[in-house]
Amino acid sequence: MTDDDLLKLDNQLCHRFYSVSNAFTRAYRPLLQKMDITYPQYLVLLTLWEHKQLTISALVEKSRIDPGGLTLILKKLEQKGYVFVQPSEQDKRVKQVVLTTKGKAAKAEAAEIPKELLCQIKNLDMNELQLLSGLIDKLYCDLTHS
Amino acid sequence: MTDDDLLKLDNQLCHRFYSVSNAFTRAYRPLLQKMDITYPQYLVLLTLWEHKQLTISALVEKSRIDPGGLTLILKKLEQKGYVFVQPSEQDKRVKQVVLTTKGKAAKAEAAEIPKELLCQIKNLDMNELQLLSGLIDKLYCDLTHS
DNA sequence: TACTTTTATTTTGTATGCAAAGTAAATATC
DNA sequence: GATATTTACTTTGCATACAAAATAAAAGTA
Repeated sequence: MTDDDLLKLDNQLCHRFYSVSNAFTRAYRPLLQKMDITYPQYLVLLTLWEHKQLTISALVEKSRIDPGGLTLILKKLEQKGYVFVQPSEQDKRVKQVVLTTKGKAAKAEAAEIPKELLCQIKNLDMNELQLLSGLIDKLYCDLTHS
Repeated sequence: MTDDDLLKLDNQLCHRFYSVSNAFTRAYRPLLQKMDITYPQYLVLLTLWEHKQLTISALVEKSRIDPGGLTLILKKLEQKGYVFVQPSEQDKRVKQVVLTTKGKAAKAEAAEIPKELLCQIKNLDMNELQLLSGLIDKLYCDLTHS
């Protein structure tokens, strides 16, 4: 591949991720509207539904949202009544993020969301989706040196 | 798969794209520093290096950056001397985005960037990268109904 | 124990991303 | 030919990303 080819947009894997990631955000928006949350806020709720209760740093690690952004997102989720945040007893630096009753109940409501989104993916079968996931995971490791 | 499984973070394709897309932005940052541009600004330059000159709407279509955001990005690139923007003669609504001498010259400097980034991707071989690209393209079509 | 260092989280400043409203110029319609 | 409509961009308001600096509390060290 020539230098010229290497710089073509169609050869940039990053651009594919850029396009699809943004497309996902747009695709989720209408599905999240009834819950009145944004896509990153949804990621936080997904993480909490799976782990019940987490420290902020654990939430950063699992959701892969950066710490600074997460602070704001948690404030929004707190305003909307989905979670509350409280300092730990033992270590006052650490804060626990906990689902409220509304936050827990929202899980049932959200169960339809992944299904509705999968309905939109008609070009890929289950095998391809799994293959895709595996490849992306390997790529993520490379990019984060983890 | 149960409703519970469907809501697990590890089963969200969107989250994989979210993680990797942001990781790409972070990975590119140090490589773009000497050119003093951000990652979206780099996408615009890539598009222009390939097509020499484009209208804003053509740039929106190819770069997949939204129109509102692109307006700002072009202002930045203009300030930095990489491009200039001029209304068309025939149709004053249409604006042409053109590379400056500095903008054209930057292409040679940027030729190393894709190589440096590919060096970081050790877990995937060329076949897997192509496979990955193809799968993502199919997904993009689904998500945008295009 | 006083001082230094580490750890957990927040704040700050800059740059998008997105939807929706706004503007201005070209086109279509009557 | 005046008005309605479409088209190409820009502006606005809100919500992240991200790096780097700032805070505050816990741990380590002399």
